[in-house]
Amino acid sequence: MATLSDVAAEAGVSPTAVSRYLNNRIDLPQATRDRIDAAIAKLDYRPNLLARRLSTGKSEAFALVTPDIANPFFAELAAAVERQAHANGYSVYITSTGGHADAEMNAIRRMADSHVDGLIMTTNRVDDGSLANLLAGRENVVLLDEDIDGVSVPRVFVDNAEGTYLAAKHLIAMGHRDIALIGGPHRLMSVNERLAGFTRAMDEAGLPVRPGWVLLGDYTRDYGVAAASVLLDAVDPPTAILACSDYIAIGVMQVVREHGLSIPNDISLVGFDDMAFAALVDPPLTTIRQPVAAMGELAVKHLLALLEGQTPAAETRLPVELVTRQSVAPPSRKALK
Amino acid sequence: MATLSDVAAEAGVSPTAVSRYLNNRIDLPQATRDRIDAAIAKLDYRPNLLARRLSTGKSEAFALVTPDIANPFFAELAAAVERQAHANGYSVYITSTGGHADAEMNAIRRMADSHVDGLIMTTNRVDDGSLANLLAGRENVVLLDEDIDGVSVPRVFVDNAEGTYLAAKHLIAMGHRDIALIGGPHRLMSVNERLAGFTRAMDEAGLPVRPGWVLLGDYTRDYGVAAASVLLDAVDPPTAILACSDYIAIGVMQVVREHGLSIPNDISLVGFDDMAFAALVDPPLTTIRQPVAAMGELAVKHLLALLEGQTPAAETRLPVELVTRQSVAPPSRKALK
DNA sequence: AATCGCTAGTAAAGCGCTTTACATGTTAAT
DNA sequence: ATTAACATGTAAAGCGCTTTACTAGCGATT
Repeated sequence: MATLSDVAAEAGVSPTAVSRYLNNRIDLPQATRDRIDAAIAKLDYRPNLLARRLSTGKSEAFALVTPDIANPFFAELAAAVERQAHANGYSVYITSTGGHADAEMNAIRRMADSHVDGLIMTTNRVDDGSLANLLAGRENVVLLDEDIDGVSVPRVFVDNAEGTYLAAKHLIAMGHRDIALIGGPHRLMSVNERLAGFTRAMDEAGLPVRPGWVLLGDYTRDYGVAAASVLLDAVDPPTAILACSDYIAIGVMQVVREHGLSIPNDISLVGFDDMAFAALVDPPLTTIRQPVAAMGELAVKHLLALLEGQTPAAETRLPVELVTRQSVAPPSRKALK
Repeated sequence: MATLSDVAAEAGVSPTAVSRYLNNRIDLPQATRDRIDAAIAKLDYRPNLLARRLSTGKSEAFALVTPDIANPFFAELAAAVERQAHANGYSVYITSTGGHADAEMNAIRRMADSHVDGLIMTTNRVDDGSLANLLAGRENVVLLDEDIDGVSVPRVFVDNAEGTYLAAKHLIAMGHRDIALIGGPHRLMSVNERLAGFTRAMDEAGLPVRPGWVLLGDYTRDYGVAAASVLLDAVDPPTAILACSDYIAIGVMQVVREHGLSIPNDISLVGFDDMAFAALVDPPLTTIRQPVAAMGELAVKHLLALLEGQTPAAETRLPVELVTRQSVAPPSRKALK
């Protein structure tokens, strides 16, 4: 690989001149410019980014740490982040952590060691303080999708409470009174909020939130299966289930089918996320759409703002929306007693 | 950030000693080691990877360039690559290109400029030679999933022909004779091969491959819609469709439903890929499973082998398998005439 | 004639690390 | 007593770039 000095020698100037020319920090006469350009072309010179980064302390790159890139939600988030970053001349380095604490810490450290200009952090765990600690001293961090307690950096979230509120209102409007909620991990911000939105809708309708019908565990299909089994094996199952993720909803669907019941005739179901598959399952899933692309974009914008020394909003809530498909119907006469 | 010299000063030794100690290139007495360890802990020292990489010329990182990280197929591939790379102490930098030629070239160049140790390349286009050109001089490259003509690096593919062969055999065994194939972009390796496998199965069964029933376009849902419309609007539609990707299959499903027909009663359908949603759609999709995790792992292993100066197999074909679900049934009596 | 200001650059230090080659003091062998 | 070998390090160069501070030469001004 040709180096800057090679180019300089070839063009008969000093490396300084070439460097400054390439970075638009000097005005050179046309003849000199031509010689440098010719040298670059001849030697097929490309600047060594490592060296440049070491020298300038800037990398023109962001890190995105994410629990699981194979999860379409995070994959789409990643795609949005990348798109927006590229549009602004930044690369992004994606790491997935498997949602494991050590891996998250390692990823953050490793990214810091590589001296990226900023970090977009997504997690799906509730932190025991170690993450908060690690993030505490750092600049140019933004939190996306899920909170980490005690970290005071710009945060970009979705209006979780509004989502479940809309979903529950929809179920109630269809005539349901016996509504269960299946949520993610206890104490996770999004879970708290989604529970709160659900509770508010129920309260407003004068409906009770039965403790046995609030099941908190994981945003996974497996947990959907487990929770739905509990609900459907009870003597008086709910007529509707509000699943706090589409993955949970899929699990619920499976159990409902295994019980010889049908959605939406016997049980109504609302999901959360509006993942690509939500429209494809049987029946197509009514769900709450998260503005994934907007989330990713905004996170990048905040990072860019931080780099410019600005102070973006401490917390932004992006709006969600109810997407009506075919997994919700009025409760069956039998269920209405 | 503390530097190596800071640590050295704190420990009362030379930077050389610290560096060599950290890299296990020197035997120091316990007392000295303790002093260095203490200094590192006290200053919270972490080596600057940029500097290390610039100095050693090694980055302990791979690049993975991929058309679209939001596509679950590539996302899972990426996850597998990452897992395997991490297990061997390597980071991986993922870039998605949107399947656009310029973006692919830029990504490759950019990664090269960042001096990664190796590159895993996936594409979904047929190359006009520019990619091949760009890749020609480079070492430590492996091609994954799809070929690029004229690039002589280790390649890891799936047994595409075997996949469609199995799928077609399955349909034929169920009694179908009128089978159409919807494939990806003309001239893409996987498309050629999948068509070949299909043709072989049909030939072996003495069945004709009707030109009007081989539709090549894109591996997307949209193309599935377009192609299925053509097939179903014809006077004598096929009784079975072999979709060369699950995305295509989804599009087919939609069109079949819109025509008031049912899968598998009126039309049988086989997909290709076995994406996560294949089991979730209605009806669950019979499809060809690609060993995505194995593909990612093998690509990394090949890269590691290259780095060790070994010469991995020029081309590896990973086996596919037929996953039988509920989108295939014998042709209806009517269709059998 | 001396000074100023401009053009067209350059020398050298530094980013933080690795690595080669060498140095010093001590112990063991002859 | 001398030498060799070993233990315990260190000095300095180099990775490829950027950046600060400087300079040589020239024409214009006073």
